[in-house]
Amino acid sequence: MASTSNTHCHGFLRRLTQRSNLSPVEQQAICDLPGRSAKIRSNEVFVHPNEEVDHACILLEGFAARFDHSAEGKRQISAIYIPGDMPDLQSTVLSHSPSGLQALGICTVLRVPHSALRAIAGRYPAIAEAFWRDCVIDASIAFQWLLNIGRRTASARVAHLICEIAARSKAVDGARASFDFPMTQVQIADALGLTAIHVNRTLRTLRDQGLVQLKRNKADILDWPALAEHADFDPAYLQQKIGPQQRLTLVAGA
Amino acid sequence: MASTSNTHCHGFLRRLTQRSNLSPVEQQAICDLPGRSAKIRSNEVFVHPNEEVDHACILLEGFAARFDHSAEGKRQISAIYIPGDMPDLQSTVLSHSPSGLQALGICTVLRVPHSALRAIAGRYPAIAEAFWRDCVIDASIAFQWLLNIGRRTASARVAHLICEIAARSKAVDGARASFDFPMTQVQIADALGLTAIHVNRTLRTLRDQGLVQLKRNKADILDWPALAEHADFDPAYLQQKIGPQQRLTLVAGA
DNA sequence: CGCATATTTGATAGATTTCAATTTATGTGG
DNA sequence: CCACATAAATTGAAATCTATCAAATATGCG
Repeated sequence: MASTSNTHCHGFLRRLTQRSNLSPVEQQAICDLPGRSAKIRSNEVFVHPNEEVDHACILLEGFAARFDHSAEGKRQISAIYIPGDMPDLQSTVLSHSPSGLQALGICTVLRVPHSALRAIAGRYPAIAEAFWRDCVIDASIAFQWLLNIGRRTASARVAHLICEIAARSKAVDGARASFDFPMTQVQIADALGLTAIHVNRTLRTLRDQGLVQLKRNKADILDWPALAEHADFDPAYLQQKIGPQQRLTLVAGA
Repeated sequence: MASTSNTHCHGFLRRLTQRSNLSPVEQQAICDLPGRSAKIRSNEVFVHPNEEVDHACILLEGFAARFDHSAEGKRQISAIYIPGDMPDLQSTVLSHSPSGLQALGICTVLRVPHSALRAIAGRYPAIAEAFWRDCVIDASIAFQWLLNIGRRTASARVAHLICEIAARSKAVDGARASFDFPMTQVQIADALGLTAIHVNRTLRTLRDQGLVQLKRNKADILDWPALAEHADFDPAYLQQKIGPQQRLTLVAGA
């Protein structure tokens, strides 16, 4: 269960190094992270709300979602995770999370013990900082979702969600884009505070407008500039660029 | 500008030690944090959206809010901060935040240089961890807000916001509670994805139901159990209890 | 006292939900 | 490869909540 990780951690390492500068040694430490992989069925809950966990998950394949339930049983999805993400990295410092995690389609995760994460975070301050920063970016996305759900129309909300996943998937290249998007309309509705019926109608409108088309677990963006404009989408909050010189360590000169 | 901090940091230290176990030395390091205090006028923006900052703020007095704007100029408040909070602690690892910060009433903040925060985080892993954890709890609150805005009625949303501030202010003691709540109806609306008019009508209903009453920058909770029930409020996400033995350090045995 | 801000009220329009039903995909076993 | 079962997508009509527009009243502050 040790060194298959070189393959497994690749996506996660890429996510980290997108925003944090890590030395080769530190990168190796990430790759050497132990863990057991598991296949999750569609819609299966793999971290229950309020469950206490001793490990965190790296998402290797498929999409997952953070979710909560209201007393009336209504579901709200509060984050979408794509391969390479670590949906519950935050459990490393807060093992008791009110939200749960579930698979959106079929997905596979690598369960990494907290002890291992804490060990490398303690040994390499730059890794601790990278983990911290990653959690902060997750929060930043949540704040943008609040703007999306609180203040935008249904149509803009749907468009914005698609834009975000496109950008995070690095799928945009020119005016068109096509990428994995294995969310059902019910799941999209739960992510956007809408009903599935309304999402359905909204999606048809977006298609009729020549902006975007969803089919069979794929999204086809037909006109990226127009869609981004319609969605009021500004990718800055995703923090996907990092200046090469801004290697930051907790101890300024160490 | 150095050691007035013993007083200034008191609230912040209390917030940290509520969720993280810090040794006396570490606590002293927090109290020794340098900083300049500043008075902020009502509604003044003290951290602009997308501004790059070299310091973070401890909120000493008054309420502040994190906010964003949509392209149409609509405002969404995505977090409320009360005295003792550090609204932009996350800027220590991500100096470029898409959200802005503004005062809700008059407030005073202590601006602490990132360099000082990074220095003590580097020197004391337990402090780095406490900072990380604090950011994670902020995110946890944001996730609950998504549930609130996405899936609850206007009335439950308003009630939930009031419950949250009551709990964070440690104001609840029995069935009744009274505490500072310097938010206007416009601000409440912006925090909940509603219009001020609707908030006004909702507040009147809540008052008529004998649940809660807002007046002159104060909130009076008339029937806490009923209000919490109506709001579907469960304080678990605020993580305000910590077991005495769960002192966690990044390096397991260090 | 008077201005600026905040709250309150009324009437109307509109977006979204709810309820009910149908059609279309998708996957699995025979 | 087809039939079946299940999940997902689609459509329609009516109900409801919330927003919008417009105006009046309170409240706080200098």
